[in-house]
Amino acid sequence: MQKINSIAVEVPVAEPEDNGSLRERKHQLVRREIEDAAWELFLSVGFDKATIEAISRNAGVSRRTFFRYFQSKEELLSASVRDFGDRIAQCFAQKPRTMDAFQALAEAMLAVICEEMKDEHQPREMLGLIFEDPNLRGRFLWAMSQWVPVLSQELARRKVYRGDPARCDLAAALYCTAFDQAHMQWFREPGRDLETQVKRAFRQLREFS
Amino acid sequence: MQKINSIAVEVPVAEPEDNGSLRERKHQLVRREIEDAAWELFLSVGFDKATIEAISRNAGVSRRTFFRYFQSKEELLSASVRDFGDRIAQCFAQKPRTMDAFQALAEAMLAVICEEMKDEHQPREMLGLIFEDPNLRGRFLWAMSQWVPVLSQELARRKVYRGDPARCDLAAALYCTAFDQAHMQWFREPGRDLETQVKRAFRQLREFS
DNA sequence: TCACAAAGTGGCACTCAGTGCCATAAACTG
DNA sequence: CAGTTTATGGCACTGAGTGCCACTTTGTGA
Repeated sequence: MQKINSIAVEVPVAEPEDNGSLRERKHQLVRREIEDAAWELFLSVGFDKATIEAISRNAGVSRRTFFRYFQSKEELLSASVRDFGDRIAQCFAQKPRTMDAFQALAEAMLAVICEEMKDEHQPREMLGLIFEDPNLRGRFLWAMSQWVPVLSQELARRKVYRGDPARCDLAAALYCTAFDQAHMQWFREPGRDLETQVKRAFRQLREFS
Repeated sequence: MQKINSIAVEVPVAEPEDNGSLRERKHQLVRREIEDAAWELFLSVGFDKATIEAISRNAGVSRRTFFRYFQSKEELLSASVRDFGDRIAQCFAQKPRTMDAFQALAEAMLAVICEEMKDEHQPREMLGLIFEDPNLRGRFLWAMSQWVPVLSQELARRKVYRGDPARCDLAAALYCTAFDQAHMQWFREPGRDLETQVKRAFRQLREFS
């Protein structure tokens, strides 16, 4: 028989992230361990066949512990996308205020892409995984849609459209869409590199209509 | 012990849809029955608490049969969104070829919205449900992203950008984004009506940059 | 009209996702 | 070092999703 004594939902998204205590470092370590184990399995056997059981085993933790770090396999994905968006936002905010705001946004997105490309796992394979599965693609789009408010805020801070929040939201969303479409083009055509595709998309956005 | 004799995955998306046979009519009837039962439950108890068990019972079919019509609860949602996109595409294709292509696209989207607003279930409540849950929102965004190729094709057919498919894809995606953003604004601000918001978003898109 | 084929339905069993609960282990505090 | 706090693992349970099979309904041809 199952007893329910609390209504509050488990929200592992709330990261400690405060100080650099042993506990905190361990937490980050385990989290990274799980992430790595997961992506390794995703890329080798596919998303669906990578059971949480197997991911946990590979990461050296119990199945139960997995869920203390991530709500689901999908959340693993959106966590990566969220990080990506955070980096873009940070880079954007650091651009000089004298620069054209859209130029700054575009450069921020490009900078983080280029950084990512030379750095980590096989980005193209990860992207392929995402584009295939509706669930994953949906999570990806959702996570990217979460960038909108924060990017919009920075646009407003730079007095774009006199700080009209709704219009800044739209502009931020349009840039995200161009960004995403460029990724799609790049995935479909392995020829040109991602940077070129993104630049083209941004140019076409600015020349729109 | 479970035995697997076939590799092919179950794909209930493949609708018969051919003739008006008894079988076919019955199929559509049951499908609609399930859809209605599902939305009724979604709106009353929420998406998560509406178990497939309960939906099936309300629709008068077995749990197993539910999965012969829909892959999941989420798919129920994307089916609605897909229908919506189909209607937009159809309406778009019927606009005179002499008309400005983007004008035609905008009018098609507006027409289908207006049709929907006066017609069916509580669209605003449904939208609210979708905007709350990341899973649902993701499915929604995915389903909407599926509009892009078909709308892009119609743009290309109308010789927009000399039929450059990549650029037409981007343009279609931008219109979808404006469409979505307008819905979000509308959901956040119950004041103005949806049509106004969508028109505003389209105007701002065309005046972009 | 009737027998046979084709397709739909329900029930059962099974795997996997996700979560509450509790006992235990590890890290922090004074 | 003792006591508190937090992380972990294990267990049990609900719900999603699917293969399989028996049974029913619909379609078809003689």
